[in-house]
Amino acid sequence: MLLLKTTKLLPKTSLKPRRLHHFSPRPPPPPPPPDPNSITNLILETDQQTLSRTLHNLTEWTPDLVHTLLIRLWNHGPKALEFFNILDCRLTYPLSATAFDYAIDTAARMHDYKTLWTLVARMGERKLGPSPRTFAIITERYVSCGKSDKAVKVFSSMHKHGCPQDLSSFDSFLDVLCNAKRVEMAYKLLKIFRGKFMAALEILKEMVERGLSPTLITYNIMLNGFFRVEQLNEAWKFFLEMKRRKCEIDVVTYTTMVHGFGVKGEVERARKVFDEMIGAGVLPSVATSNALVQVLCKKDDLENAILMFNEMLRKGYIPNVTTYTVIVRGRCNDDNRCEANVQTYNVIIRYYCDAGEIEKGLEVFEKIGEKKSDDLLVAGKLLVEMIGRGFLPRKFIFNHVLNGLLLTDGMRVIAFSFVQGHSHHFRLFPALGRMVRIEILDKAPNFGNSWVIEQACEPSDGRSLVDSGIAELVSSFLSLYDREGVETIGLDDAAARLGVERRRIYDIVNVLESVGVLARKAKNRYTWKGFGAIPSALQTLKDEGFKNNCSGDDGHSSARNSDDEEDDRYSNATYSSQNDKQNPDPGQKPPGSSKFDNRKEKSLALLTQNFVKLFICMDMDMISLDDAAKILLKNGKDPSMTRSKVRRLYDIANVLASMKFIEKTHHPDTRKPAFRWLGIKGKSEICADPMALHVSKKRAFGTELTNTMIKRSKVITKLDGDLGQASKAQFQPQIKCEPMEDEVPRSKFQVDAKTGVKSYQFGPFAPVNVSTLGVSEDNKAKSSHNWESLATTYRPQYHNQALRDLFDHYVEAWKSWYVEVAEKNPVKLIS
DNA sequence: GGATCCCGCCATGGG
DNA sequence: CCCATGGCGGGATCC
Repeated sequence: MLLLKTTKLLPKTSLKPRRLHHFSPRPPPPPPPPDPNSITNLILETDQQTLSRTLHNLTEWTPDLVHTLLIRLWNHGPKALEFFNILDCRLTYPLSATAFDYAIDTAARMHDYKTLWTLVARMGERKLGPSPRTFAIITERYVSCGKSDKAVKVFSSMHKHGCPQDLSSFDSFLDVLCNAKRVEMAYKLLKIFRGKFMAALEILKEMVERGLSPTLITYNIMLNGFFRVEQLNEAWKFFLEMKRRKCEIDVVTYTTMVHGFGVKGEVERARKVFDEMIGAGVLPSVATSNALVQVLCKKDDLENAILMFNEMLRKGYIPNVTTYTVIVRGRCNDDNRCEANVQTYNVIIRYYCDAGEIEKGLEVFEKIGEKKSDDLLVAGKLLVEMIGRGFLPRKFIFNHVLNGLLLTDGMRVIAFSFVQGHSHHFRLFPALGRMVRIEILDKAPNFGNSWVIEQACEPSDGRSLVDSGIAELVSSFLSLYDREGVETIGLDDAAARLGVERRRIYDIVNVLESVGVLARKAKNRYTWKGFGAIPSALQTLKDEGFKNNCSGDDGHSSARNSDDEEDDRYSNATYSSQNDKQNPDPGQKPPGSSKFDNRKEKSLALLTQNFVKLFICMDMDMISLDDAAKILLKNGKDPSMTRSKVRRLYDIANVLASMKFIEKTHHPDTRKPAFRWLGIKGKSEICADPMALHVSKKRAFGTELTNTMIKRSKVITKLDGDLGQASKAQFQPQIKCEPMEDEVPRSKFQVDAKTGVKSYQFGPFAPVNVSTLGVSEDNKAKSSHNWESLATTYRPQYHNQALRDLFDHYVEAWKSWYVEVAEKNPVKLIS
């Protein structure tokens, strides 16, 4: 089963299945090679149960190996915890304190605090801690998600967990507090923070009084704190005090000063400190350069900032995310009304992503007003990576970006293959004609029932992925609107979404309306009543039919024999009068109906109702459209009239058929095509149970049957053409419709929006060591292929040489970063 | 050749 | 008058 699944997910050429095969728990169990890479992949691709068993067969666990694996699973929080738990619970291997720290951090990043504290407790049971380091991690995580209060509490209660509050733990905590990244909301948070900082100062004082002597680190953090609370003079005094006390002032101190004064506009003092630093023979760090660049940007001196940046590069400093952020920020004076080249934003977005803050990157993306397709490409790639790493974005972002992708020529194929490659996150609805409906299966609180529906047709050349027809359209239409939250339907909207002309929509809504699914509200507006409204609508039709039959009848108690009158039996006065124009019938025409006489009616709707009545009022089980037309036209003598009616009936029948009201068969005797009434039995049962409705409704209309399956294969075939290797098998597992709540721990898909604790954090430049731990070559080449080409394709047009260089640099960084990610997490895209 | 139904012109009438 | 609506049939396409 494992093999089967994997095979489906991966293109034929992949080596994965073979490797997994190697690991499969069959007798005799082969000795597992201690290759972190393979194990990582194994963990990522194996379901929990199987994994548990498989890991049992691996014996040679070392702390190093475990740590390596945990680091590699850094961006796969749920999997990392799963892995950790298996090791912790099922194996006798004793996990290290560091491993626990990793796990705790992972839980924290997923905001799964319950797990977090469980882990802390377990750590205590095993006499492994928690250590100050553990608490540094926890407090930082709390702070970084805005729960500073909680962080302070946690820090204060350290000793209760058996962890002494020593100076270095205080340093860590202080650092955490000072680094709460809320620059944008600085002012608002300033007061709160000032209180915290002061509280921290108090704690420090106490600690000093208790005989602990602060180190330079503490001083630096404090200094930073003064700047954070905008007490520049205090900072300056503090700095002087440090010098007076003969502190070995280091690069961090200087940088803090340069930065602190610089960003507050005190460029002169910043420069002074910088000069002093050079004079003292202290070598500037990247951070120092960043500070300077930022200061220059602040002065609207972008050119110099860029020069400074280049200077940095020349001197061998490696820019980090801050550098880019600073430069990019420098290009916009106003964060909200930023007119920077959108591509510039890509830099910052990219870097957020590298730092593990993909969600944040996408947020930045959101801020950009107009998005062109190029930018969507970037966003789409982010999205792909993000989900590939196991984090689902919030609904809004997801819909926004994926919709955009599907509407963008170049990205459609990528978006599709992506969705296919991550079928466990989505459900692709079959038989949607030009439409593809994609539902996010997971229902974690943050993204709710996300779903996406978009056009899959090619707007440019007009060629759609699928033959469109009324039946397809209806499927699409129903998919589009048969869901929670749909109240009204705009005709233009429907037409646009379905990619068809307005005229087609009228046909659909008219039929749907006559069976109660829709109700016309105003011009251009229909109200979605839902399938639940069908039974009563049909009942009404039935009553109506019988009533007319019995009371209005001139004596024919049996409907069957009066072919030439059926029409009126099953229609209202309006319809009669219309027909009267064609088939004058003095006996039936009420004179008072003249106000309708010349009015066109929704004959399609009426025809639908009458057609339905044929089934529900009479015991007509099966009827050919020809016959139906004749019946409904009374004495269908006029052949041209009949022809026209038959045409309409085809339209209607198609709609009803795609709703499973009727199905097309052949008459048992004549072998002529005919339609059989399927009725609403199944549907009304479903509707009887309101709970079942939710789940089953979609099943009823989305997952059955053959007719649509055939059509669906057309989609796939077309996609195959586009995607090259898209496998039909990949579509299969998605047909099942399973509610996910119970299977998926909510934390599993929580978005990780925060950076790592400093000690773990690695940006694009850092993890070279990680990336060199090999992976199969073809895998690497394969998965990076797409991205490299994209990176080169979407090179922005910078007019400024410096920026161009910057971008080139960025592209390089990105490439190497991508290769690394690809190794850790082979993307199952089709290239 | 008959079944099917896509397509869109254009009449109509509501607003 | 505008334009939303939808009747209607030519004729392409499928079988």
